[in-house]
Parts: sequence; C-alpha cells; structure tokens
Amino acid sequence: MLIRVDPSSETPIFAQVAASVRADAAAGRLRSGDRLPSAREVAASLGVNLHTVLRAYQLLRDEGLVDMRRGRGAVATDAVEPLARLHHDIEALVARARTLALSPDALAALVKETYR
Amino acid sequence: MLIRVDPSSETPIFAQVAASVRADAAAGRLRSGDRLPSAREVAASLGVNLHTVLRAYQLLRDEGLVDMRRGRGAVATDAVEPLARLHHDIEALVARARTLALSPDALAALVKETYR
DNA sequence: AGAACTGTTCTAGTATTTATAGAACAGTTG
DNA sequence: CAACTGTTCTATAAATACTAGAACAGTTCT
Repeated sequence: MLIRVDPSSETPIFAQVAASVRADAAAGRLRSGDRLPSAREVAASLGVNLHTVLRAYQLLRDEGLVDMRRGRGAVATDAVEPLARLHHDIEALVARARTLALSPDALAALVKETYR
Repeated sequence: MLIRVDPSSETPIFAQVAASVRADAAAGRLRSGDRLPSAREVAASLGVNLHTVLRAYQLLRDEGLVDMRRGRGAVATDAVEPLARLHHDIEALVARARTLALSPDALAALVKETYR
C-alpha cells in the first residue's frame, strides 16, 4: 500500500492520507483483512508528523473502515468492500465532470451538498 | 433563491454558501442570467459577516459560475448549465452511497481523490 | 523473558485558516 | 442625487492544522 500526499494542496494532510486509503479501498487495492502500513512508517516516508497520520487513521476508524489496536496496527474491515462497488459510478461521474472543466473541489462539494 | 447553512457543520461557512449555490444550479433552480441575492442580504439573513459571503461568491467567480460587478451584483453565467447535466448522475451515486451508510464527507473525499 | 514493534495519551508550541468588525471606495441603477 | 452593488483596506479573535517530544500499554516474534 502506497499512501500519496500533495503538499501544495489546500486539503489538510490528514484528510489526504485518509482519502488515499479510501481510494485504495475503492480501487480494490485494499481488501478486508489487509493491514495498513504503521503510522510511524507512513509519517517517516511522507515527512510528516506521527500525530498527523494517526489523525487520519482515527478518522478511518470512526468511519468503520479500519480496526485499530496497539501492537497490532490498523487493519481494513469488511466495510471497505462496499466502497469497491461505488468505484465504477464514481469514475463515470468524474469522467463527465472532467469534460465540463469542473474543479475537483467543486464536484466534491456538490456531491456532499446533495448528500445532506 | 434560498441559501442554507448548517452552523453545526464542520464545513466552513463560506464553503457551505458556495455549495448551496452550486446545488441550486445543479437542480435547475439557478439558471444562466439569474441574479444571486446581494451579499449583504445573504449575510443579514444568515446572521454571518458580509466578508464571509463575499468569499463564497468570489470562489464561485473563480470557478466561472458567476459574474460579479459592483453595483450590479452576482449573476449566474452559462457555466451553470452543465452542472444540471450532472445532477442525475450525482443523485444516483448519492443514493447508492446512502444504502452503504457511507458518510457524506467520506464520499466527497473519495470523489475528489478519484478526480486527481 | 525480552526485544521490537504497534497504537494511545499527554502537554506544548507555532502557523494557518476562518470569521468577525468597521470604514471607505467605486461603479450601477432608478 | 440617492440607494444600491461589489471592492479594498486594516484589525482582531477564535478555531484548526501541524509539529514536537515523552511516556504508556498492548501485541508479536525470537
């Protein structure tokens, strides 16, 4: 599992880390039972603080996507499987948005607003 | 045009205001040429600062969704029409996400990450 | 048992972002 | 001219994001 982050983005680092994990789950690269890299590893490889990565992991735990225990690490739950079923729909939507030159932030905000 | 905001939300007010306008455009309630309520009106009715509303309007201007001129106000551009064409796709995606008990923030972040 | 790993919790400080407030300015409309 | 519009400016307070270091408490493997 590779976690990517864009330092120049306005999106908070912790949110980007969580988003990266979710995207891996949706793409099928992270399956139920898979273990995420340790927070200390991720922090070191990204050059960010341990607490920043842990905040992302705790967010994912709050969403039910991972189980966390000390000593054991963070492990993907069954809840990641449904994400994969959304993958095609999301890619289709993104493809259409791209042809309209709509910004990622605007599309994301639109989806979020529609979800309320 | 009615602009709604949820004070208990973690999303910044200016972002919610912009999202509300985009949602109206996507739903066809705001069409090209329509004038948005003045920033001072919106600020007064929401009980927030004028600058907060203006920041939202300027964000929409940066996205090309509205034209702004002093004295004249903010007017929706042709760019709002394509949003309406995404409406069905977004609603379908949101409907599926709802059955999966996925949080709005998580879905929005997933869409944004997929868009990169 | 012991060593090496894991997340958890705590205090602390700095930088950035958000939101507020008020005033003055400069176009547009009636 | 009067009343409206967004624009620009300075200022301040509050919340959030990020970093830093240390200690703690489970798990895994040798």
